[in-house]
Amino acid sequence: MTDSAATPGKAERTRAHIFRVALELFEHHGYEEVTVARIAEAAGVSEMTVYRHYPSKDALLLDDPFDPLIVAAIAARPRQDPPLRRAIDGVRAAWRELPLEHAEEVRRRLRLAVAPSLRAAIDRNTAATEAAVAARLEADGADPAAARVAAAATLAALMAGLLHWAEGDDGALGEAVLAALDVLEGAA
Amino acid sequence: MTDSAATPGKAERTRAHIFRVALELFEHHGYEEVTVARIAEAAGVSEMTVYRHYPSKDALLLDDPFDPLIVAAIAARPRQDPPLRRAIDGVRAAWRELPLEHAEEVRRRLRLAVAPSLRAAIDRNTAATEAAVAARLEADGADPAAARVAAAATLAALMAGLLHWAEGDDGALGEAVLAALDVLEGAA
DNA sequence: GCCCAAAACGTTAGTCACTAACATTCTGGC
DNA sequence: GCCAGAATGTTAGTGACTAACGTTTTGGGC
Repeated sequence: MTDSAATPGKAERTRAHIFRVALELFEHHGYEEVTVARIAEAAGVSEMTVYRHYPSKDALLLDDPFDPLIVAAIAARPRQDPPLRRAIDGVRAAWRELPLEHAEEVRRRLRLAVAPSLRAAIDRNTAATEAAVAARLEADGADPAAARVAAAATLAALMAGLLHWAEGDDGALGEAVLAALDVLEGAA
Repeated sequence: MTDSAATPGKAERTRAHIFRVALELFEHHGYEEVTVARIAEAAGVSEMTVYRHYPSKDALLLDDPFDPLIVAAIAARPRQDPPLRRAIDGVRAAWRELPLEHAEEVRRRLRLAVAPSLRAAIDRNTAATEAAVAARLEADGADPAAARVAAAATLAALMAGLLHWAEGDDGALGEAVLAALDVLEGAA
């Protein structure tokens, strides 16, 4: 073998390469203008191969590794707290622990994601996290309906905060997220 | 003229006809299995005409006439209330005034809409309402970021309540919605 | 009833995301 | 160098959606 045990392997390398090429094309020409065929060509790969690594064009932009962190942070909150409280506090905690270099990648993607045509894709992506959060809350004894509502409302607030930040031109990303969660808490 | 002033006119009749035909096909065969070409054929109309009346296949299921009601109800809430409070109370008021025959149509559509493949379409549809609600709140003096978060969280809670109800098999739809809003209020 | 502009509709030809089936090349351990 | 299996390519297709342009239909004025 030419690689150590930690070496990515060809598939993983191809996947990462396609991702980098796609993100760059998106940033230069806009998401809509870049066809999958063009991504494939720029990556020196067939269109089919793109689809083998990413289930859809959206996934190239929204392949989000941070969702598990959120679920874990929520799970770490006191079980006796009501579901919405756990969700809010959990997201807050997860955000505080986000490494700065990851924040920069969030920034790049969000700038692209504000395109209205991507809104649905973002939400579909969020739906998976939402289901995971709701399942966690429910497993800890929360009422199923309340768990789903709490998960949906909290993640919606988070996304709204992120997107609003991305549409503006300045301000700290972290503060935007925390402010969004504060709004949610003002509901009583 | 052959119609009185209140008569729909041809375009409106065609639009309504396509809608009824489509909904019936969806209920019989499932959303995925029904192509737009098939809808057009069953409605005795060209595929192009379907697209002239509905911007997308999704819209045939999610063309929601209730969104303006929600916006209006929120606008009617006291302006001095914080945005999230206005949004919650507005949705609650709008729901209480929903005529029962409309509730039945909501029921039919939601049964279809629980299909995972439609989740993205639902969210895209919600996004339009969300923007309208946020614009309204902002126009009445709310902080832009807070307005967006309040709109997003409230509508997400509403949709979560509706979907959770639709996945179950019984229970009053109205109560499910009101319960969802109650969860949101428990955040303080 | 007739006329006519505008609205509504149809036809055609295309783009693009995405999928299935099958052939081909390449990788990595022996 | 060999070879099984992974990775990739090719081809051919489906279906949502759009643009351009021609045809029919509608409905108000005469």
